[in-house]
Amino acid sequence: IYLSIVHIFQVISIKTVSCFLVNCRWEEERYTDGVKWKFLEHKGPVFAPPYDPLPSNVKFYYDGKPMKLSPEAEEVATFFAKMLDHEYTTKDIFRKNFFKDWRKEMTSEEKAIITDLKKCNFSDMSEYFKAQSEARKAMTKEDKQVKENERILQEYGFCIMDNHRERIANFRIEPPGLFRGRGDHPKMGMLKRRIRPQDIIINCSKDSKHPEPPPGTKWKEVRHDNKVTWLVSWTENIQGSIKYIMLNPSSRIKGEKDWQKYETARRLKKCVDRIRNQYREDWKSKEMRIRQRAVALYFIDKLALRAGNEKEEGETADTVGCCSVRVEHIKLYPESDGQEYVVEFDFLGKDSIRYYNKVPVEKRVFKNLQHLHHKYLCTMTELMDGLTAKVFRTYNASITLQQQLKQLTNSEDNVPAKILSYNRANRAVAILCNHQRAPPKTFEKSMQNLQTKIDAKRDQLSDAKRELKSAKADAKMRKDEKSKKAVESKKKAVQRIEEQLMKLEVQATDREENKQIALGTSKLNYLDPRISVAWCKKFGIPIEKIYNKTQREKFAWAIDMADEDFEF
DNA sequence: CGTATAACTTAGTAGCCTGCCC
DNA sequence: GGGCAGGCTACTAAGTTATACG
Repeated sequence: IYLSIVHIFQVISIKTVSCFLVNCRWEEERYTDGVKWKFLEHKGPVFAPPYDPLPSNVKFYYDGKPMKLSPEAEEVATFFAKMLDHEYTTKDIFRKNFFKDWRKEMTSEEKAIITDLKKCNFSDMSEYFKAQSEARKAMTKEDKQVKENERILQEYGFCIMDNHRERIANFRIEPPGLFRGRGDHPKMGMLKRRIRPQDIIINCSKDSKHPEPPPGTKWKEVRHDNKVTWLVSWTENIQGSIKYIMLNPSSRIKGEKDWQKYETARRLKKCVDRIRNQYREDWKSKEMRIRQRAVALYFIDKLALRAGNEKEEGETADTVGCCSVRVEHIKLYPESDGQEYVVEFDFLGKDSIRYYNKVPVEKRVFKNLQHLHHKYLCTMTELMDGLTAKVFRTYNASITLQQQLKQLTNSEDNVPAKILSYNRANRAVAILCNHQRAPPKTFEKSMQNLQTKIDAKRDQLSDAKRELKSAKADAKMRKDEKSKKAVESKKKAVQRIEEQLMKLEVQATDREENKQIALGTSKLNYLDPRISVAWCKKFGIPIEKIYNKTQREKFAWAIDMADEDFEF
């Protein structure tokens, strides 16, 4: 039995909210009936540069003999050569998929010769590309076409939507290459094909100046759908899914949506107790489906798990979420480490990131899990307008930040210590949401360097203290102005060094605790920015310490809107 | 009404860039 | 002025949810 959570929560689109007023830029009325915009004009996408064949001295070898490849086959070979250092190219599935797709690009003569990937030698090509990228590094800014890039950005990187010039997020078409799925992906290594103008659908206003396809080519279609937000779309050949060009997070259309998302989460705050009581009730239901739904919702709420939609087997890596968790991902312990009714989760979630957690649960939940004989957990009933599974993640993340900030911030602290508190609150959320990262390659080393600095600072401090002591003794003896002043300045020096030392120590703690945890994802997607803005205002922290330029642009609405008493 | 797919958000990382230290 | 650490951004895969469709 599998019931998608999508059907269980009733989803109602949020209609008109008030205008999005950021510095009075947005004065238009909000549209109704699903209209997203009234006017949209843009220049279309920027295509990947055409393939530039290799110089003749760069050779591909088959079975030890140099071989000149046709341009089509050569291009695909370069994709592999560029990835030669990557562990991807050692994986069987990757090699198998690549070889199969590569052969499709070969001429019949090439196909007849090249029958075994093991006999292919790409190392000459690989060296060539390495040298190229070294050469590029050595180039000056002008050689690197910085100006040209800026021109392209200005020309193609913006659009006009409803009288405002808006930044586009991804105006470049994805270049061809070899597909790199995450985790154990069955399609890794497949050829991601080059996108041509005839693959492209343009979306813009009827009354706008339409983007021109490159000379001698045609668009697949030009449409005028103001009920969607994308400007350009094409179908990708690996999964057959549609890719879009859309606006930057700083745009009105994204900002409003983001704001709405947090407003929905705040509405959940108002009724979350009721919902929690209800799912507790539902654990006792006679109907198995209702009980299981209630258990699933409990985990979505308590552990901030994702919904876990069904996915097609063999098309993607085998990853799961709450509703698609299988019996092999859960272990039940009636008693463990002195706690009763312990559940151990161990599975791969989104992006094949491991979720591991061992948590005590209520007896009823445990009993329900014991009776789970079929494959999937199920889901929940209609509880609140606009409530979907991911709202729980947003809600729990934001409320956790708010609580942690209250708990951890000490108004006596200096700015770096307060920022450490902020980062710790942020970290609590990242842990809840299981946002991980690979430990930076240079982690151990940079940690050591920092420790050396700290040691040096400590020595400096004890020296300064000693000097202060002798200055004091000196002043006591002489009792003149000059020696008093010397004491004062030594005192200040000690203070300054103490502060510097503390700053370094704080930095070390922060970095150590952050080794495997990524803060960015929660900051960007789960934490109501108004909480952070309010916190900054309350404790006199410059907003720049919390949000960089891009983030300030994305959260312009919140920076403008929230004062220090904002409550999520 | 249920499924398929379009639309849009969330995710980690490669590699560039900047600014600091020596 | 060169090297390197760390921050930032671009990129695109991988989710969830909304909507279309038969």
